[in-house]
Amino acid sequence: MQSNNPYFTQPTNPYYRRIDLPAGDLHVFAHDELFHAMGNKVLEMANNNLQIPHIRYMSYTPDAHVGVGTCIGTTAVWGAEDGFVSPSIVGSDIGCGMRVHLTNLQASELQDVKLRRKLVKAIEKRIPVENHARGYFSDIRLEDVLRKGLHGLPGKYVPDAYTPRKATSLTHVESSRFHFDEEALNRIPEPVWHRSHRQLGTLGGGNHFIEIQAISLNEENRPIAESWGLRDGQVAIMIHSGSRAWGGAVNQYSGSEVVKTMHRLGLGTSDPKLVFAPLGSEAGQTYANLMYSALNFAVANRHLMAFAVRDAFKETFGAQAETRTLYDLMHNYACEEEHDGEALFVHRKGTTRALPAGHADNPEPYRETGHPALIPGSMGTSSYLMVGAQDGGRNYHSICHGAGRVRSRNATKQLVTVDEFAASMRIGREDEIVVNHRGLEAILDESPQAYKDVDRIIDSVVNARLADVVAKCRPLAVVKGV
DNA sequence: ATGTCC
Repeated sequence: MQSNNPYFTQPTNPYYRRIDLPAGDLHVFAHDELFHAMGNKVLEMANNNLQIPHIRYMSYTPDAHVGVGTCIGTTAVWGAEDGFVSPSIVGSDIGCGMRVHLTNLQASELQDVKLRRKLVKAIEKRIPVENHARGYFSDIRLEDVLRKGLHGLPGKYVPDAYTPRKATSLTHVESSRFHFDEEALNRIPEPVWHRSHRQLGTLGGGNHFIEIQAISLNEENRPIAESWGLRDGQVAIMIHSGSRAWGGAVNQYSGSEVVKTMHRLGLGTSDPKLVFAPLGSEAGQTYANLMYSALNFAVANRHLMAFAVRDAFKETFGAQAETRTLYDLMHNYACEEEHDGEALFVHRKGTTRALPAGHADNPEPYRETGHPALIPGSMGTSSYLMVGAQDGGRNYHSICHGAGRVRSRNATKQLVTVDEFAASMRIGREDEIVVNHRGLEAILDESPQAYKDVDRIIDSVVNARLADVVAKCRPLAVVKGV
């Protein structure tokens, strides 16, 4: 196949290529066809990102697509000593990520469409999805959440046997707590504190969702699945959300200082939307500190929503309904990690860390198998539970974060009809994927036609030997915001 | 993504 990009070379492996861009090397983990579908703009963006000083590594996952300043699907690595931090690479929704809970229900128990509707209503009663709506967790101190993450929540929101055993990992639910210089919190003005406090326990819009799913195991990895507590036909809960208004304010109130620092140091690229500062500079430190507060917010917020969904399950299916935590991990963040004994500063923008079996950074309950890597599909299509492969170290243990958009929100609204969307959700059939919105036009820009085929993305991740499929999760019902 | 133009 002929390519129109000037850096095209025939790869020896159809699932990986190294591209020798003027500013440095870009590593692409995607099947040829997916790579060619990305277009040249993603290469221009990579070339800009590679101009940030001291960058050691940059790659794209197969779901990579154009974002602001940096593509979604980017892994970018610096040394911790002479590194840079880039708000543009972390992205606008700091701490955005996934959470999965396992229930003791089987999908056959949700066969009645009326029961799925009842469950969706019970979730909506506890998690407002409208824009500007306030959450139901006013007894929580925002400052505690920002400073301590999950550890800042009152004990009643962390029920016994709700989270896995104690473990040490930044992204593990139980120990999720990002330490930072709390002085930086004073940068955020009072109205944002007020708004963010009200937003605790709210979902947000765009691609955020709460989905009820049915699990099917990949036979090859059945032992891993079973050790994680997965069963065929088991009902799971998947939550996708981020740091809401707080993360946006972090970007807003630390961004101008980052830009000033760039100017002072004479740094920049042809893209004014690509901003960065030395990790050791005052602006870099301020941004990093505030970014960590947003990570704390995002993890605690997903936890609170999971707590609310747990209540909804108990109301719908009785007190014996269980919803234990499988895992929670982010796909928009930057933090220090050790790779091959060296301290590095790793950015992931729309990429998911997937550690393999035996890796020391796995939380203890997942040390032997590798931790679950949670990959959402598009609405109406399956999501995946993955586990990192040993070869994943080639990409700093980063894999995709989902299907990846294939057309813009506006283009989707032009192209896709409500009827086509309804058909893909099987609306009106006994096996319909129940959606909380009665009028699908409100979320038409999130229809599956807006996204790449997640199965092909997963195929690339598996064949690039970054991760393996442990289970596939078929949607039964979905709650979307606006 | 975002109180998406208080």
